[in-house]
Amino acid sequence: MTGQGPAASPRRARRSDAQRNEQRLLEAAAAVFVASGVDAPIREIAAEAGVGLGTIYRHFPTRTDLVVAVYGHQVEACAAAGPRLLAEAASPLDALLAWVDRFVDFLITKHGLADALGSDDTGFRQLHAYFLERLVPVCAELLEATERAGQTTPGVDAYELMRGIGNLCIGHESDTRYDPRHMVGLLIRGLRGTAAAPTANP
Amino acid sequence: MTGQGPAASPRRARRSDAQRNEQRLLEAAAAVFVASGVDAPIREIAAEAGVGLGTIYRHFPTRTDLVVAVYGHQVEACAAAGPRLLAEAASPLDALLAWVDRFVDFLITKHGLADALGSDDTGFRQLHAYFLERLVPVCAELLEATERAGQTTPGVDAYELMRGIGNLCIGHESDTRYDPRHMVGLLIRGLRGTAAAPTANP
DNA sequence: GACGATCCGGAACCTTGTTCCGTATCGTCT
DNA sequence: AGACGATACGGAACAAGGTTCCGGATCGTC
Repeated sequence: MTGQGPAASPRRARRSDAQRNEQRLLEAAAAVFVASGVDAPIREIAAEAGVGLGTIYRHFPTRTDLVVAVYGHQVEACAAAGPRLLAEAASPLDALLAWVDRFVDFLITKHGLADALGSDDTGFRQLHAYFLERLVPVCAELLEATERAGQTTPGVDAYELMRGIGNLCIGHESDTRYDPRHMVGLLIRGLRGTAAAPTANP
Repeated sequence: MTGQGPAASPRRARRSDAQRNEQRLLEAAAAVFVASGVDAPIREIAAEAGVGLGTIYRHFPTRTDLVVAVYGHQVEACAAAGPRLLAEAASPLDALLAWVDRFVDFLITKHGLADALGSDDTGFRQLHAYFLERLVPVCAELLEATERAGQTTPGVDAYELMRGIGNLCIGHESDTRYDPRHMVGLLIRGLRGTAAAPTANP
C-alpha cells in the first residue's frame, strides 16, 4: 500500500479539460432536463454543453449516470429524510405520510422523471434500479414502524409500495385531469386499511 | 331505397386483395403483439403478414387502429360487463371489485399493453384516449352506485381512478417482485376508506 | 521543446417511424 | 377476351434518436 492517490493509484490525475467538460455537461443536462425532460435527446445535451457526442458518452456512459449525477443528491436527501422524519414526527404514520409526500413531490417536479422510471426502455432500467435500491430500505423502515404501531396493516411489501407510488405519478403532465396525489392518497389510505386508528374514532 | 351497398354508396366495393391483406394483418398483429408486445416494430408486423409497409399504414394509419382492431372487442366486453355486474352482483361494491379485477386481468395479460397506455409516446396517446373514453363512463357508473350504497367514500373521480389502476399495472412484466394486483387491492381498499361497511363486521 | 497519455469531436452506422410514388392488380365495361 | 381506370401494393427514401469508433487535438510531464 503506497497510498499515493485518492483511490488505488491512477498513475495520473484527470486532465483539466476533462473536469471542465464534466462540469459543463452537468449544468447542460440540468438545464435540458428541466426544459425537455429526462428523456431529452443526448444530442441536445451535448449541443447545450458545446461538446461532442463522444464526450458525453465517455463521461456518462448511460443516461442513468447523467440523471443520477444531476438528481442524485436529491435522492440521497430523500433517503436521509426517512429516519429523520421517523424521529421527529408525532407518529410513525405521520412520518410515512410526510415522506411519501416528499417522494411524490420530487417525482412530479422533475419533468418526465416518473415516466422514465415507469418505462422499461433500455437506459432507464438502471435508473429504475437505482431509485428502488436507494429508497426501498428507507420505505421499509417507515413501514415497519407504522406496522409495529398498529397504524398500518401488516404484509405490505415496501418494494411493491414504492413501485406503486412511482407508477401512480406517471403521466401527470400532459393530463391536467389526473393528479397523482389523489391516487397516492387513496393508496396510502388503503394501507391503513382496517387497522383503525388506535386513538380517536367517532 | 336501392339498398345495394352495405353503407351509403361507395361506387365500388373494396378490392378482394385489400380484404385479404387486412385479415392477414390482423392475424399477424395478434401474433406479434403476443410475442413482442403491442409496441413491436411496425416492420415486424408487416413482415409477419408478408405485406409492405405502405399496406399496413393504409389499412391501419396509427398503431391505435391496429391495437383496437385486435383487442377492441375485449374492451367492449369489459365495458359491457359493468352494467351486467351491477345488476347481478350481491352489492355495488362486489360489482366494482369484480369489474376492476377483470380490467386488471385484461391489462396484465396483454404483453406491454399497460406500459403502452402509460407511455405518452405519439401513437399511443390515441390508444390511451380510446381506453379511457370507453371505460371511464362504466367505471363512473359503478362508482356512483357504490357511493350511493355508502360502500365508498364520495368525491373520487372515475377518470383518475381508471388512470391510477392502469398506471399500477405498468411494468409487471420484467419485474417478478411487483404484482399490480396487490397495489390495486390497496387502492380499492383506500376507496372504501372510512366508509365502514354498513352491514356485517366481526 | 518534445513526447506519450488522455481526451475530444463528429462522422458513420443501426433501429424504428412515416411518407410517397411508380407499378401491379382488380373489377368492370365493351 | 381485351382494355381501361380505379385501387391497392411494395419498398425506397427520409427523419430522428442511440451508440460506436477512431483520427487528431490537447494536456501534463520530462
